[in-house]
Amino acid sequence: MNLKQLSEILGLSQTTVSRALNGYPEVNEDTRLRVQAAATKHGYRPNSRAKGLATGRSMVIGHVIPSSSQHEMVNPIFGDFVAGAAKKYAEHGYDMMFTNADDTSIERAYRDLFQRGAVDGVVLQGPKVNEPRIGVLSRMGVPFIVHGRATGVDGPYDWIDVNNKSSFQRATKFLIDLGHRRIALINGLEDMDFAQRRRAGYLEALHEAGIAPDPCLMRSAEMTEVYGHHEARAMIQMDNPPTAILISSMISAIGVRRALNEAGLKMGRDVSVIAHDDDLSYLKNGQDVPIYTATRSSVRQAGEIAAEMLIERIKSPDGPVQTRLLEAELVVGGSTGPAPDRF
Amino acid sequence: MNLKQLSEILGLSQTTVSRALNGYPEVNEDTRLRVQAAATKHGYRPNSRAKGLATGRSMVIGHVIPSSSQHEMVNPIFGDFVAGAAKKYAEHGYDMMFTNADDTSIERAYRDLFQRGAVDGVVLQGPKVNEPRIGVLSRMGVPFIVHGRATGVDGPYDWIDVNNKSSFQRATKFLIDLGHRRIALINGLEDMDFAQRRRAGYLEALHEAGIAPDPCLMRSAEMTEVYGHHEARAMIQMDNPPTAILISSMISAIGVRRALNEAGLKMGRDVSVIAHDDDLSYLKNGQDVPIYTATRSSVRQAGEIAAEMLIERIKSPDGPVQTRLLEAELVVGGSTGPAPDRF
DNA sequence: TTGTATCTTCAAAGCGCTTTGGATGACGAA
DNA sequence: TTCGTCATCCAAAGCGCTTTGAAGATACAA
Repeated sequence: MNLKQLSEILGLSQTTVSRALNGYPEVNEDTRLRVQAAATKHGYRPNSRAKGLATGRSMVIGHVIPSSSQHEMVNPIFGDFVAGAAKKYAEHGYDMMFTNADDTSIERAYRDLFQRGAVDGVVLQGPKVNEPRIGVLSRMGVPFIVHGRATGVDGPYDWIDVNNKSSFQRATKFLIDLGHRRIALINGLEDMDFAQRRRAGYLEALHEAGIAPDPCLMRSAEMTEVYGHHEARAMIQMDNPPTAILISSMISAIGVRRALNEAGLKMGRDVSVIAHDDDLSYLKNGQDVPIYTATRSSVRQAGEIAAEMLIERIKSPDGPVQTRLLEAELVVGGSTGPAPDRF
Repeated sequence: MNLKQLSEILGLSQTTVSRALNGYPEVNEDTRLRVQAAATKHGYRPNSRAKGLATGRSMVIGHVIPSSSQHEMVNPIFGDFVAGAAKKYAEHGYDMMFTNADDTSIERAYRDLFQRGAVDGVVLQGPKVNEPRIGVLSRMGVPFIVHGRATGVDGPYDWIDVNNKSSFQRATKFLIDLGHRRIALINGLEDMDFAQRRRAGYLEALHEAGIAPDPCLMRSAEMTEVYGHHEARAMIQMDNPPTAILISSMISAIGVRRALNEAGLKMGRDVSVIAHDDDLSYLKNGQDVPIYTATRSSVRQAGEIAAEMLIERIKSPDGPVQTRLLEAELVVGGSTGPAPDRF
């Protein structure tokens, strides 16, 4: 059923039917009701490609999934972020499109998506330090929003981010106040902007307390469970092991706990642990009592906000730059305690 | 840059340029090269909406993300499945579109997606027992593939699934052979088809061994970490606790381990545990030595296969029904051992 | 009665592409 | 010379929608 058929059934022109359905004022209310009834009855859905061609808008927002050859993995926060965004997209009548691209062709994938007219705007996830994609998108004139920020990229762009630095600074200070001096950082890949910021916060807190950072206590990699386990086990076996560990992800924190358990150490007593908690729906940090002391910030909520900001940008391409800095909450759970006296 | 402009630059007709770019034979090779060079130089990308309108195909495949009001969660396997599918879509020139729909409007969302001409086919994830969407899609004539199957739905349809029954039967038998008699099942929501099948496999193995199933040992809910923890803790405290636990998800298995640790029990010695492992990239079951004894089947690979099967279906809508049953591998790790003598 | 304003509807152009059905010219065969 | 055959290329129609510009109908004022 297309517009032409529907208008023939109704004995009206396509113009009138189209206007009736799209809420234009210059159509009689009786006519409008008749048209709407017929549309519902016959299950008419305007063809979105034709509509897009005619209006110049696609009502689709694009995301690019990087499929790196080195580490073929989907970030677990991906699902929650997308779910949050999708909800808002749906509310505003947008669909969401994904394209897969390998590491070498990500820029081209964004350019493609937009220049083909497939999307009205894009979301840029996981920005790296000096992220080149931001410049590319700016120059192209695509409406876009960055989930995160990119140190070293100047020029205005819309972003939403968690205050990674302050939350890790605060978490580190929390451990220092508990008497910890040897505090480890199990961080994400350090070319990722968020990881840089978290490390900066960590270092700053150490600096304020007059503690010299120990490079042996700072690790950086893709934040899997196995990685958390591996690094924690290695650190426990050091001559001068850390009494506290800061971890950039709940997933890796699970690995850390596994390593501690294997070594017969108790979290919160022998070793204190603070994790960053993205508040993933399938991986809540405990129910009533938090398992981990954690810096918490809902990535699903970030997805919702990002979606709304992007839609706003699409509506007014020349509007003021929008930025949004979310503060993570420090949730105190059972994984932290005073530093054990072992000196 | 559109086709018209490009053809004017080249001094050719739109027809010829279009044909040159799309590999039709009736165009001189020299001309084709000239056209291709100009297209690259000017960064010409055919507008996908226009192309779609003209060809009647959208080169997009649709997925629907359910956002239930009760349990607002994204299945963690979602990300990996999608990553696998996206890779194959990209190889075949397809994009992937997501629509969000709440529980009450999922059927309408699928209908919409297709009738609007937004997609050429859809993937149906997480089928329930008697899944009504399958009938809807069949009647609409959309090419689709089901990830999973639906007991109670007859009529042919394409699907790819893991042999849930046989893998859980085998895992249960493995535990029985180790001397376990009280074996618990921490399962997914039982209106989900996969959960039904897993339970069937579990029950059959018990039956074969002449063990009467105990309803107290069978739990069912959304498979979060917290759920695993909660159920395991409750079971441990029973008068006659299980000596082994079968868990439908790695995520919940983490919660189970947490509960065991809290109770001072050692996995594999005091309580044996087998989990189903979807081989998620961020949550591998250990590195060299598996953490858990597990029934393993890569959901990313399932995504890849599903994508290829769907594309095949789109190519030949009247081709034979395709089904694919993957056998899960039983990986033996450190979480299982002989039943403790406590009788 | 005529002119003007308002309401309602319509025909047709246009969005950017593919594809049908020729047109043109070159070339060799009859 | 004339015709058929290729090899190339093109004009124009059509995909299903929105939107411009206009027209018919009605009502009201002059």
